[in-house]
Amino acid sequence: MVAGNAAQALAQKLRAELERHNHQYYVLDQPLVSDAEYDRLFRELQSLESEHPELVSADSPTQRVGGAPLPEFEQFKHRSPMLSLNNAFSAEEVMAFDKRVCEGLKASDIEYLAEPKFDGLAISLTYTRGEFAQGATRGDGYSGEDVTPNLRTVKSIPLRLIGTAIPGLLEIRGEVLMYRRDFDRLNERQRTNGEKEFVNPRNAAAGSLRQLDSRITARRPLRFFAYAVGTVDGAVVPKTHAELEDWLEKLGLPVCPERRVVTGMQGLMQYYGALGARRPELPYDIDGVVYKVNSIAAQARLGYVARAPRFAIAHKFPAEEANTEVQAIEVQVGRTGALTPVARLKPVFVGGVTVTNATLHNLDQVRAKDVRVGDTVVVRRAGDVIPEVARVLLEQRPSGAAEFQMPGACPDCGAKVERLESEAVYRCTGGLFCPAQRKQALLHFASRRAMDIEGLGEKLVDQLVEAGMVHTPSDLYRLDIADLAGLERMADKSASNVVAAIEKSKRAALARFIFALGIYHVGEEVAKILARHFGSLAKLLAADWEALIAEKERVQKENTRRRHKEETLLAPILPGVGPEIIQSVANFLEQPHNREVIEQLRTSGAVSEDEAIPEDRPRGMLAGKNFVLTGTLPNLSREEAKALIEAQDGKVVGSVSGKTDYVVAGSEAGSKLVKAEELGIAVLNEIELLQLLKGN
DNA sequence: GATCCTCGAGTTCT
DNA sequence: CTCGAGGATC
Repeated sequence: MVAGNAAQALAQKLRAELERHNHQYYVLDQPLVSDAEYDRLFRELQSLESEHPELVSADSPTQRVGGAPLPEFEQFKHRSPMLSLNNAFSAEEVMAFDKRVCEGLKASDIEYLAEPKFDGLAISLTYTRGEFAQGATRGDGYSGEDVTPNLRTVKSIPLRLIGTAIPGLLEIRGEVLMYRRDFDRLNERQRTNGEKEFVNPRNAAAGSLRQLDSRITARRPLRFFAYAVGTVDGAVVPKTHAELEDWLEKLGLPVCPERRVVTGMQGLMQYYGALGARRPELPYDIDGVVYKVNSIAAQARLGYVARAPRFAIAHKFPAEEANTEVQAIEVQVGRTGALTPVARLKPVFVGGVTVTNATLHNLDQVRAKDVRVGDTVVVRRAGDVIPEVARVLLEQRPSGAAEFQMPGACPDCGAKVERLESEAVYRCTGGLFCPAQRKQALLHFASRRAMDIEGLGEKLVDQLVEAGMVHTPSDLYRLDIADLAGLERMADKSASNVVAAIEKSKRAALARFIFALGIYHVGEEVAKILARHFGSLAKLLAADWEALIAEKERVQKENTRRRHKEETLLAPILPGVGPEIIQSVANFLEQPHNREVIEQLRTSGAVSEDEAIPEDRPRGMLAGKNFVLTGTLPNLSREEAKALIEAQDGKVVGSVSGKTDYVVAGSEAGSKLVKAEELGIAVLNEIELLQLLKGN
């Protein structure tokens, strides 16, 4: 056994040496010693530490193996927000960005730092007096999850900064990612161990970083690149972003070697082209390049718009495309009988996932793109998620490939297929005799926003309809445990759960019930308007629709007249519900079959008979305000946020327009945030929304 | 009649 | 999320 003092000195020496090799290997990519030699040093330190447990320190390389699992992650509030970047998808958008920068700085030929936009996870690392103290995910930009134990296992993250002039507090921003070759090896290992493979390096990195057991993370080959600084205390900050990154490198942090200082629009485009061409040779995935105004002082002058800096932009590469074969074009039947052609594709890996289906929307679309069975097509997964067939490679079309024909009869029930003059879609006329429509109608009836019957999913509905046990929604309320227990994957436990869920759905609010009926043109919103207007199912069933249309028109005309004279307007009747919708509701209720189903549902107690009509309660403070939600909020679900806003009489709508008052943005917000910024609409995060709801 | 705004419906994959 | 169509407004 080595004596105390000598042991300490030796441990320190070994640690310094191991960290130096880590740095050489993971940061500089220039190993000085063989793997075997590294292992020997590592084991020597390990045995020394086990003999002298008092020598173990948090920054020892042996501590990178991970510790016991956490119950859950703690929230980590960022000292300064981790903003996202605006995206540019074309040279024009980059040009517009460069122009704005030039105007903002009253200068031309701006110097930029250009670097790859990694396809990984943004994180923040805090070093206090040079020692790695805390690491967190980006989250919504304001607070993320504290994943310190996991990040401690990432070998390219130094546990201690090197060099002189180490700041007292340094918060670094960067990206955790996985090299493609490491990803391949990891998947190979997963395969041999019979474990689930990851779809792409990004998902593998994300999954690894969010492990509650850091010992698992330690076995995952994660890497890190630093590219920005959040907060610094006690050090002189460089004058340019390029120097800042050089400085980070000197502190021992891995910084991307592809970074370059370029000048003006021409420099940006040159870099974009050059890096795009080298994309396949890079060891990691990138989805574009990032341009930042190089001068830090100029960055500060340009400042921020809403959630994104004005001095930087991400220039995305075009959506990844891949070629594959159309094996079949099938036709799906929707709830309303709409026939949707879907291309069944030979599985192809594009944009990070395997695509096997792509909707072709309707016959016009199929004809416009001229997609035929046997064709080789280009599949694209654009900025969003849903794959599409971009175009057909006509030169590869096999001879004799026939043009797609919409079937004359429904593939599910054989009823005639029709197309209304005014519509693009073809529909099955089988109505509820068509099993496909019946299944969809039942699923809609049970769906969360309608009657909210948990456990009544596709599998179960399929079986119930095929077995002839359920024809209409009213049949659901006659099911008992014994009926269900005979079905596949339905033991007593699940059966009683479903029966309980059906029971629980009873006495639903009128609006939900109306929506659940699945009347054409009557969605959630219209159902609410109808429920509010009639107040009870009895009154809805007794409505005189012709009189209603006449009355509605009268009020509308009267209001046009009054508007000209600037007199006070009459309350409009059923605003947002016009003749088409009224006609559709009237048609539905006219059918004896539908009335019968409604009567049965009523008898089963599915719908609340006398709804408490909300009296003229004081209007909430958000009355008249329009909200749009986008992205994922850290704590609230979309539904919760919507409910909170509506409780104050605010309105949540789907798309951003000039009438929108607030856009509430979470992480991974999409085009709606971009549009909000274009229109100069106030953007809130979750915290700001909650404050607004509290009345600030 | 034109234009803007909303709502409804359909869709993919993990 | 996107498209298409209905409804409101000028």
